Amino acid sequence: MILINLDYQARTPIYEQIVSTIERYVALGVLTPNEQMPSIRELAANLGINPNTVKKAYDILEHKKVITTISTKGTFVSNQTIEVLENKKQEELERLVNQVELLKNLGVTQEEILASIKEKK
Amino acid sequence: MILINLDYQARTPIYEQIVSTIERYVALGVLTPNEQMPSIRELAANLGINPNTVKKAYDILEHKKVITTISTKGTFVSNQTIEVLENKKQEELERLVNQVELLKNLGVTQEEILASIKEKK
DNA sequence: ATAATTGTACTATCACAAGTAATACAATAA
DNA sequence: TTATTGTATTACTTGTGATAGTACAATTAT
Repeated sequence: MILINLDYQARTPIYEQIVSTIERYVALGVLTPNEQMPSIRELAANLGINPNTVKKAYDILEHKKVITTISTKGTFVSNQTIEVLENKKQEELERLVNQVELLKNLGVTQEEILASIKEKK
Repeated sequence: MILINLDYQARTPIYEQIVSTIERYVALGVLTPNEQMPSIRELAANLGINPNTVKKAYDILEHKKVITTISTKGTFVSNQTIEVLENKKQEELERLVNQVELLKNLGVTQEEILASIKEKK
């Protein structure tokens, strides 16, 4: 069973938390290509949330080509997991660069930034 | 007059956008210690929003010791701007480290991470 | 003194998004 | 036949952000 930790206090809606968690699992290979996903109802019951919320997450994941849906059969992990990983990496790297930019605007030098990354290993 | 750009499409509420903008200005020294802030009503009118929204932002800023309020006199920039800057830096550095952690979990090496920071200068 | 400005406080209201609830349908598999 | 799948729709609840309006007391400027 897929392990998804939901944070109900967070600002990000839980359907987005589901999306990014599954996206990460697919990118990491925890979920393998063509593997069957839990059904909407099953995952919903498992998370203790409404099926509509899972449905919403699955719709987004399908649009992102992370999963593929075959009606009345089920939902499956895409077979383009390499692209998914690549997209995810780029997306997160961009966030990193933005954060670096923000820090520089605060007067933090590149040296300090690099240092804080290296020390926290 | 303080320049604050509001993004109404963003997920972050505008009172928070005001908070972080002013926090940044104080940290950067654009707003200097003990300087008088625009009044709640003035800033609200200037931004085309409701005074209550500005009030909410000011309340948070006061709680963070970024500004100080003297009733019937006005609102003033704190005289502890050094601490404000330091807090802000630490806060944002922590975010950076978290993002780095996330990237490593995606299989991005430290070398790739450092490279993407250095090239984007 | 008078008028304007300040922060403060409250209540009521609106708008929107997230999430829930409850069904129902058609297709497929066991 | 029965259970399970995704799909679809409608209605409702809830929380939060934001607005609107009003009022008060203290201070400052005229």
